[in-house]
Amino acid sequence: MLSKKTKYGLKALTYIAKKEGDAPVQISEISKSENIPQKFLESIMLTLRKSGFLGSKKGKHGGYYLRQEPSDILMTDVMRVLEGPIAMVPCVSLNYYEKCDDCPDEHQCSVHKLMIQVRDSTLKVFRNTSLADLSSS
Amino acid sequence: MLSKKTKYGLKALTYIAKKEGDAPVQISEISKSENIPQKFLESIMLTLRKSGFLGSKKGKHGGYYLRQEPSDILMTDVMRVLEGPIAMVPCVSLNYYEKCDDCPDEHQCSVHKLMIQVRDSTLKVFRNTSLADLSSS
DNA sequence: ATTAATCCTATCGATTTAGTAGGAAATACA
DNA sequence: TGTATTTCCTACTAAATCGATAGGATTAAT
Repeated sequence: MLSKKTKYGLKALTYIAKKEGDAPVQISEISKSENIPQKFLESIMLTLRKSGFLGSKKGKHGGYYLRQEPSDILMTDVMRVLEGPIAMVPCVSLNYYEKCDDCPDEHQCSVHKLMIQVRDSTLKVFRNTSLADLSSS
Repeated sequence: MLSKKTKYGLKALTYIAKKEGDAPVQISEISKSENIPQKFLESIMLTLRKSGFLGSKKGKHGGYYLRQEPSDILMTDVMRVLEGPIAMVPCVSLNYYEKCDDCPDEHQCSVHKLMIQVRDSTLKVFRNTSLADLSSS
């Protein structure tokens, strides 16, 4: 399941990308427009800023803005920050690899092979999709 | 994340498929061979039996056996039973569709579009993989 | 009878999820 | 200078889910 955090985060990024202005966008505006609990969104925006996707400005007329072109923001990166590893099991994760407790040899594990396929097909989608794609339409 | 339940369930099915005999396979045997807690596996086998993948025989020399040929057991079906919906959001689920609270119009939702792509690519893998594929090698 | 197996219900501790609360710090503007 | 507005930060919490475990009932073979 996709977490609400990720879903809200993606919607917020899309909202900002669609605006296409220089002026920072406020949490309150996004929250109202996208039906996202404001306080929850606040913490999500913080995550997105700390991971480099967003810049922020405090105080009156402050808010958040994109730090890269939407076409340069790939879903692989956004998903990893918001949702965590793309792989469904740590033993096939490219970025967060971990051995399974129960597997003596993962190359003989049937689940392993299946999950590599799932990982690769999902990765293909995320690598081929940028924020620009999400916000166009 | 793939749940342990699903992982163990897949391993157990693979184990039984590899045996290729008529004799039922016992939980204790699978549990030892695959390093799965026996009591936990017990409840998983029950699920797999109730959903029709496995048949069982009680008492001495009892155990579990496949009710279909491995090549007829598709990952789409196994995954749905063990892990639940394949889609990452209910609003793109083929079998468990549900509208999102926050979306006025899902056809304009950027997350929706992305998740349809992920669902389709994952589905493609699961539809193309049977238990026979998992157990060969 | 005894043993060996599945069947069934209930419970439990840990973790994760989806928030909420409350205030500090910075900024714009009158 | 003061006030309103915004992000920033830490901590907390209720509910759900996960990964089991416990204990016994039922069924079948020998």
